Amino acid sequence: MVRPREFDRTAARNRALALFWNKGYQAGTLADLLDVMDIGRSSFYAAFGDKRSLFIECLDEFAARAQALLERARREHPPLDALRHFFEGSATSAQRSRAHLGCLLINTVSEMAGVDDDLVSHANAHLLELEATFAACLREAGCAAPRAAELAAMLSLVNEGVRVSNRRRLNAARQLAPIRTTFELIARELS
Amino acid sequence: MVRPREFDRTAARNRALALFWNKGYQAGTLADLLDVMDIGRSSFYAAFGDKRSLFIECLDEFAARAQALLERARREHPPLDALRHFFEGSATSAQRSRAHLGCLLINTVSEMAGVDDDLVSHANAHLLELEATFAACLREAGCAAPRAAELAAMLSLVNEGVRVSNRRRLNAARQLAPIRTTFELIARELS
DNA sequence: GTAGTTATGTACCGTACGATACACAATAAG
DNA sequence: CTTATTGTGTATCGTACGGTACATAACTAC
Repeated sequence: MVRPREFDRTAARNRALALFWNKGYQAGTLADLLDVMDIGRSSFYAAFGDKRSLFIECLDEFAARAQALLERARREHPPLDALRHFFEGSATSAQRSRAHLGCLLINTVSEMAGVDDDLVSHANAHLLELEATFAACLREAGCAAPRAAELAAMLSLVNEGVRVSNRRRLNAARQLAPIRTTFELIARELS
Repeated sequence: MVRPREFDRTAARNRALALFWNKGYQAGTLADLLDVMDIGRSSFYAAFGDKRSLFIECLDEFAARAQALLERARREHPPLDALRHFFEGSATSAQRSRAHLGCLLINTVSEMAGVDDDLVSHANAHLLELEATFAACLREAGCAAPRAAELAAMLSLVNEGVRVSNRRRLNAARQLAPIRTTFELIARELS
């Protein structure tokens, strides 16, 4: 097996993810990708197939990261606090890094609906998985299954709003306030 | 003054608006535009300058329509009901027409952030104007000014969530439920 | 060393983009 | 009818896109 000097595939993909997260699918051109990934065209096509396949990989990676963040919070906090931390984290980390990237999945829905609906339903599927985890947390917090589904849908909507507000560069307070009030409501209902 | 057969400028612009609303700025190519507007290239550039200028016109028109819808609701209903009708209308009309377009301003924020920030801040300004009208409604409903601003920000966030859910083709109930609960909360606070 | 294999660098391809140039058609004035 | 004026149709431009072909470089096995 011959192995000339290789690049780190996942590191390159992660840098591609950062680019797509910032500029979206269409505006993240191949030249941009090769630049941030610091690889040549041949390596790119050999390793990732094409731009669209790489983008799907990035969607999957993004979703996996979000799920991992939430799972980690679940291990460290009681279920409802875990959810709140997850939501607040999306607002505060964005503020801290001064990046205003929103959520790649939500950005993709907004950008690609009506253009590439397969990409949209792919992103949508990940959003639904995340919502299922929200519901699982709520059930673990003592919420009956049907109500947990309703509240999880509500949380998804708040998430969408927060992420768009984030991309609008609105200040952190505006993002945090609705998160807090939503969780106050849920906590009151469950007590 | 010589006037060869002319096309209806605003009608053409409105058809362009429909295209941008569906496919976004980048994917709405000039060929698409000329097709739906049913005009030639020369007429296009003579009447609208270029694609970007036309898009800004469409943003302005979209914002004007939204404001007009809200103002009309204000004339026909007490202030809080007017707001609720405006929000519910954005969900139900989208459902009725089977179009899943979301909100052009919000779509633009998601699509163009990191690509054309001037376009984003233009869209953002219109969203803030709309929010200011929300606040005006709330004050008219008896809300103190500072609290009205807070609640208007909350409504903006719900609006963002609803519009994204709409573009995700989620069912109407999911869009309507959070609207109702939000307005129940506001109504309870004001009573 | 040499041969063989595999990843990389780069020239190139066809296409589609937004925009312009310019000839033509349609009207009004004389 | 002629001329002037102005909007429209179309050929064309330069550029940038995503993707491919192919030569080159790096390494192992021998």
